[in-house]
Amino acid sequence: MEEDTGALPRKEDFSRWYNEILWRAEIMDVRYPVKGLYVWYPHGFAVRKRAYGILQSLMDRDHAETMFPLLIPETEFMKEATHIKGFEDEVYWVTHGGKNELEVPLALRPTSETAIYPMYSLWIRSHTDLPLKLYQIVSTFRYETKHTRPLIRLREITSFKEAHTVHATREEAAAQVEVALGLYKEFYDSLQVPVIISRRPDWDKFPGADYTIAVDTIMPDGKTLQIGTVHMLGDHFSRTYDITYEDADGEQQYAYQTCYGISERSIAAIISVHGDDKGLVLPPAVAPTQIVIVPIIIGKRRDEVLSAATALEEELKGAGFSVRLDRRDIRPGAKYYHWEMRGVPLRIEIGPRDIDTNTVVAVTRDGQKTKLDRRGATEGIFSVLAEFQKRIHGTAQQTMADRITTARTLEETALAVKSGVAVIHWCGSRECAEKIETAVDASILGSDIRSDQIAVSDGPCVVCGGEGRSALVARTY
RNA sequence: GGGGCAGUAGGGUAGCCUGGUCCAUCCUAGAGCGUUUGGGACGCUUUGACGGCAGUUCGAAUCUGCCCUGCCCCA
Repeated sequence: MEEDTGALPRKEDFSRWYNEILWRAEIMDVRYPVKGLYVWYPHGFAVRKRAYGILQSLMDRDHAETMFPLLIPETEFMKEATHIKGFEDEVYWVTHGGKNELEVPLALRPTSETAIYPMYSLWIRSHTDLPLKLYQIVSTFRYETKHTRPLIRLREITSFKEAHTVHATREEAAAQVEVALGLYKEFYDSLQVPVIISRRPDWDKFPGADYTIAVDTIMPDGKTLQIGTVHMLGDHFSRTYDITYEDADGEQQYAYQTCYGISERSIAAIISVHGDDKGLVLPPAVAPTQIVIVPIIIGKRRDEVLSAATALEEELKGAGFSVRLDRRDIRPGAKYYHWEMRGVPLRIEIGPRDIDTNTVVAVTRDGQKTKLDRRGATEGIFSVLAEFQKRIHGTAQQTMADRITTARTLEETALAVKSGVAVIHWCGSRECAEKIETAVDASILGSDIRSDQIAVSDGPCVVCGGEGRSALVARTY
């Protein structure tokens, strides 16, 4: 189950690096015998658990958690025409119960609108029932025909956090879209994952939405990864599913809705954005082990070193850190490699020399070595970890900035998307978008860009020369 | 959607064309014992596989068909 030794492929060879790090760092096992379904190793799941703990605490501020069924009757699923069209080719159907064919086939949810909204129709009677803000974390299923990839393109999305809100007015719903984007920004900030927010082109929005605003990050190979979406549903679904409320004047009104989601792609982003040639680099907030203590055991002073290490372990646990003392009977170097692969943010070495000088050696995952006074070790570690967190944030920001290029022509765009994201001026028309996409072999990601790394401006469309605004072009996952 | 390559023990490979002494082999893998220990220690012993189903055959890792899974390239 573990493979500690031998070099990881270089991160520049991202595809191979990604495939290998997943199992070497014990995130996912891809050997499950069904295409597109993968197994979480306990270590990977522990990372997921911490990341989703953060996400849940953000959601719990102003949403209630819930759980709807996995199976959706065909009769409900088929009600919203646009929505069905977007998903019909990728729905798994349950058609039999034992040997009997079901009268009404049941869909495995590809997303839960059609499961949740019929119930919303029953629950919502009056304006006093609004706003309603619920979320759930569930598995969803999509029969992907393209190449599946662990954590990125799955047939079972095992960690879909989806929120569904209902509001009295369009304005309120639109405001909720902004609140959701704020939460997602905060979530990725806490993971030190830089993101770009933009509005998807009309033809690329969620099936059944008025508009979709997406959160993307840039992967090491320059392709973008969509790691969150927020949809303004308007009253499309409320008209279909009859979600109405009685307003203060006693009139029946259709409600306005939003939905927004984040999946385990967020974990793929953590791995890909921070990882290096030695393995994972985990932000302290999601690291299952934040500190590993490696005792440097020399024959005669074995017991002395171990008891000093144990005392430190207890002290750090008491301070709230997740700590592991590695007592295995192997050489220290082997332990360093082991924990570096798994992304442990801080390693503490304690040996006879440290005991004699009353110090410990602290080494962060990005290689900064600090000698700490043993007495103030806990405070020292707090600040060393805080600095580490700042550094990986800065590095990630810088890496992303380096992959964003402003392009004025199609030629410049084509060049820019080879290594990252191009920022162009685009008039917004579908015709020009298609010309751009064909010419540069990439997609229009979105417009109405929000990013502290991109200055938005007006300018002539790169195709037609007409009035345009900043838009993103990229190769996407 | 189209095309290509591949699947042999935990990992990496050979064998396949030309069916049979094949008890295959290597490892930074697992188990055990001993000596070691400030950046991947060493010795000895040992464990363990031919992706699945069918077919051809006296005999299949090897030939045939179908399926499953993975990776890469193109739309």
